[in-house]
Amino acid sequence: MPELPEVETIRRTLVEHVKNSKIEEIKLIWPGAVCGWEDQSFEALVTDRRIQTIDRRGKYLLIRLDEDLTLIAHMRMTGRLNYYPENQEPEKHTHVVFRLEHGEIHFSDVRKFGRIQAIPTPLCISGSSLCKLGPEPLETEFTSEVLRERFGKKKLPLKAALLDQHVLAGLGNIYVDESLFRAGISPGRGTDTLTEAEISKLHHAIQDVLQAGIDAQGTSFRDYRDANGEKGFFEQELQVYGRGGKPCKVCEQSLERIRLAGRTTVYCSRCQK
DNA sequence: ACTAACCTGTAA
DNA sequence: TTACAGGTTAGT
Repeated sequence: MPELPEVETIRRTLVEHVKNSKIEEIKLIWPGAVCGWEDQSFEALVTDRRIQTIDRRGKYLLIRLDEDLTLIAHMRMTGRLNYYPENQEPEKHTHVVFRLEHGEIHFSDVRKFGRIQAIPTPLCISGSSLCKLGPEPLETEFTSEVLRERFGKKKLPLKAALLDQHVLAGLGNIYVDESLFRAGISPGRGTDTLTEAEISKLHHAIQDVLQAGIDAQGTSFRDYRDANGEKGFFEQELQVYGRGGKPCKVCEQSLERIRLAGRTTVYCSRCQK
């Protein structure tokens, strides 16, 4: 489900409820959803620690606990983190319940792809999946030059390169297609074929569309909900994702729907060159 | 660089 | 019944 704008929205809606709250109890309904550190169980590591704050890196949520422990959470396709102010009966696909001083966090995931890992905070930088991630697209250090640098000497279709989290962190199938449409560039173009002007346009489009996604609290095309169970409303602003065969909102030509880098890809062959 | 695998649900 | 789904990884 969630790409950068959705994860950022979950972060914002969750942190306001749980900041400075102590985790009093963990209920592991499906233990496969979590992993601990070395020989310590997840419950032992996490119980009785206070949530300091929640950060985000790409599509990862970083729940910062006392004494330098971080919970690295990834929702994959259908994961959710829900906050409830009162005790709540777990739903069918809830795998972990964090009982707090006030309220509960429920981690649920229909497809069981999502994971929460407990790891000492210093190891997040060197010893976790985070360490190989590309730059954060909304930070000021991410410039057009950095994007060109990240493409490097690779000769990949843009679609594949932009989906690669090592190139740039946070884009997924929705926001790659939307970025390329807004930049007017075809998803099959090779990373080595772009002019400086096109890279600049793409860089701008990526930042623009991600910010717009956050402003709209994400895209609830199917399952996505924030920590309060609310939908985002960016779906109405989607130009191409999920609109294969429908008319382009700019030129009215029927949108192409192809398979590229193993993913369904929608674009306008007239607006995108 | 592509495919299968991980899972379940929904729609065609 | 089959295809497909917002992601990532480990295999060819």
